[in-house]
Amino acid sequence: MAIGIKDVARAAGVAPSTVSRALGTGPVSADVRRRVQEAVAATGYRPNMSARRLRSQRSMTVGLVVADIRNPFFTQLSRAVEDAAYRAGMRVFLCNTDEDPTREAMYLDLMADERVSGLILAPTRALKSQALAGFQVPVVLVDRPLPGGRRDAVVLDNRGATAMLVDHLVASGRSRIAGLFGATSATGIERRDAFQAQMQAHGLAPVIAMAPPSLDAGRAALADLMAGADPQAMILSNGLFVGAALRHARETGLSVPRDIALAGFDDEPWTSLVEPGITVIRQPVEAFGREAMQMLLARIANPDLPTRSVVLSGELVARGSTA
Amino acid sequence: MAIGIKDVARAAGVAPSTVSRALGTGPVSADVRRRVQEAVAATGYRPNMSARRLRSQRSMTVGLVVADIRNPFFTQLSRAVEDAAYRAGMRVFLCNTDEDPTREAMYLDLMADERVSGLILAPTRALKSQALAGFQVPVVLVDRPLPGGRRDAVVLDNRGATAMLVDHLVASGRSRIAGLFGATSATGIERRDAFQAQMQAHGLAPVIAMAPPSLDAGRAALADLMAGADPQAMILSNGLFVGAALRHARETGLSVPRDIALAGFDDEPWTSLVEPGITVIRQPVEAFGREAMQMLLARIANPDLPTRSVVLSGELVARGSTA
DNA sequence: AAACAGGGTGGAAACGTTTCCACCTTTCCG
DNA sequence: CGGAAAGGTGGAAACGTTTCCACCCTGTTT
Repeated sequence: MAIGIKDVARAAGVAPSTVSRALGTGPVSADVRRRVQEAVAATGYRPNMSARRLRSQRSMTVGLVVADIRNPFFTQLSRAVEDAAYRAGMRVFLCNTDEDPTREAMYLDLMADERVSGLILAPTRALKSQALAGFQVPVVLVDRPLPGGRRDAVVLDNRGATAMLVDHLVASGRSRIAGLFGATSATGIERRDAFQAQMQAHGLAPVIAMAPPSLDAGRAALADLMAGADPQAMILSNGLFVGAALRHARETGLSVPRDIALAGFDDEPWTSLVEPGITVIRQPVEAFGREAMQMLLARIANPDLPTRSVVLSGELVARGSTA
Repeated sequence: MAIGIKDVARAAGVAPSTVSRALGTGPVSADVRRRVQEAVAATGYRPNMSARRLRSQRSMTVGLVVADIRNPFFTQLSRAVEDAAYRAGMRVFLCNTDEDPTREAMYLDLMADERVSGLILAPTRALKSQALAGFQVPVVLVDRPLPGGRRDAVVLDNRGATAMLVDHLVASGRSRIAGLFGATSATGIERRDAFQAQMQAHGLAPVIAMAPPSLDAGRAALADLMAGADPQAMILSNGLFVGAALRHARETGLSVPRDIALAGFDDEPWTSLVEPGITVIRQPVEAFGREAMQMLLARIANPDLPTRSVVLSGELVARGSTA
C-alpha cells in the first residue's frame, strides 16, 4: 500500500540502495540524483522514520523534559531549544512532567525507549541522580542543577539574582522581608538559601515559607506568612507566586507598594501590565535554550568531554511594586 | 551492546516470540510471564520503539500541531490533549508552527514521516485544505475550521461569543465600537464577520482592523484605530491584543473603562489581576482538548465515520473594563 | 601496456521487533 | 476412548531502511 524506497527505485530505474544514497549523503552521479528526485516527486514518497532510525541507530532527536509547560519560562525555553535543534537538523520530543516525579520517571523511560540522541532536562527535586545513572544518552540539565551527580548544566546565578532583590528592597528602606519559595525545584531551594544568606549579611532576620507550585498552595502559604510576620516586603521565587501575592494583596486591601512591596522572579508579560508594575529578575531564556542545545550537541559529538556548567546572570527590572 | 528481546528470551529460557507475547497481549502461562518479567528486570531491557513501530505498523502516537505555543490557550490545550492521549495509551508529538505557513508545511511533512496514527491541528489560514488531502492519517481540526474541505473539527461558537461581547458593550451604553482581529487565523475572520453582523443588527457602524499576531503589529493597528475612529469601546480577538490594548490605553493616558472600554477573547490568568479586570470570553479549553482527542480516537478506530463538528460555547466573564 | 585508484552502482545482510504459522500439549465432549 | 477445540510455545518471515561488500567502469599513473 504505502510507497517505499523500492517503489522509488523502480520508478527511477535504479537499485534501492542507490535511492538511499541519492537521498542522503553518498556519491551518486548527477543524472541518477535527478532521476531519483523526479521519482520521489512522482510517487509522493515519504521516508519512514522508524525504519530509518532502526537501521541507522541514530534518532536525530533530542528529548526536552520540562517541569511545567504553563510557566512562560518553559514555553520560551522550548521555543529556543527547538529553533536551535532545527538548525542542527534535529527534532525535539517535548514532554511536560507537571512537577510530578512519577510522570518524570515515566517520561525518562519514554526517552530511553525512543532512543533519543540526547536529553535536556529540568528535573524535579525528587529526581534521584541515580535515576539518571542508568541513562546511556547525554543529558544536559537546564534551570535546575542536580545535587549529587556531576552533569552538564546551564543555570541562573540564583545567588546573585536573589542578592540583587534583597539589596534592592533593603535600599528602599524595608527590613521586615519575607520570602516564598517553590518546594519542588532545586531552584527554589537555592533561592531560599541565598535569601537567607543575604538577609543575614544585612543583619536582618529572614521570614521563609515554601510551597508547591500551585495557586492554592501559594495562596495558603501567603496568607500564613502575611498574618504571622506582617512583612513590609515579599520575595516570590516564581511567576505563579508573584501573581498569587498580588491577588492576595488586592483581596486583603493591602496597597502595593505602600503596605507591602512585591518582587519576584520571571518577567512574564503581565508584570508590566499591572498597576503598579512588578519588580522582577528577568532571565535570559533564549540564552538558556541556545546554550543547553549547544552543550548537548557538543557532548553528543564527544561523550568524553569534561563536565561543564554555564551560569547565566539575571537582570533586575525595577518597577513600581518596590518604589 | 544494547540489550534486546533476544537477551531477555535467553535469560528467561524462552523464545523471543514468547517474550513479545508476554510483554504485550498474548496467551502465555503465568509461569512464563513471571520469568519474563524477572528477566526484563534483571537485564534492564527497554523496548526499541522504532523497531516496534516499524514491525507493527502502528505508531501509537498522535501529532498535535498548534499555532502559537506562547498563547496560554494552546499550552492548556496541549496539556488536555496529552492527558487524554495518555489515558488512551498514546503519546503526543507536539509541534509549534508560530503562525508560519512554511513551518506548518514542514511539520505536516514531519508528521507524515513519523507515521502518526492521527493528527490534531490548529491550522494557519494560509493552509490549503488541499495540502491535507494528500494526508493519509485522520485529522481533527481544533480551534480553527478550514474553509474548503469537510473535516472533523472542534471549535468555539465564535458567532455567539462575539455577539455576547457586542451586546454587552451596547447594553453598557456604548455605540462607537471598534474591533481588532487576528489576520492569520480562520478564527479571527469568523470573529470579525460576527462582529460586523452583530453591530449591524444593532444598527451600528463597526470599525474594523486586522493584524498579524505580534505585539508590534497589534500596537500599530491599535494606534491607527484609536486615532482614526475615537472609539468608546474595543473588542480584541485574542489575549495578545488585549494586553496590547491595555498597554496602549495606559501609555496614551486613556482611562479604562471611562475613556474606553476593553473586552476580548481568552481568559488568561492576568486578566483578573490587572486593574480594572478585563471583560473576556472564557473558552472551555479542557473540553477542546478532550473532545478533539475523543473525535480523533473515534476516527482512527473507524475512518468511515461521517464528518462531525463540535461547537463549544464560550462564557462571558464581565469585569471592570466594561463597567 | 599493464596495473591501479576511485567513483558509481547493485545485491544482500542487518537493525529489533511483531506476527504468522505450525506444532505440541491438555482438556473437554460425544 | 477418540477426536476436536483451545491454550501455549518456538521458528521464521517481515516491516522499510541503511550500509557493507563486491563489482564494473573510466581515467590516470608507472
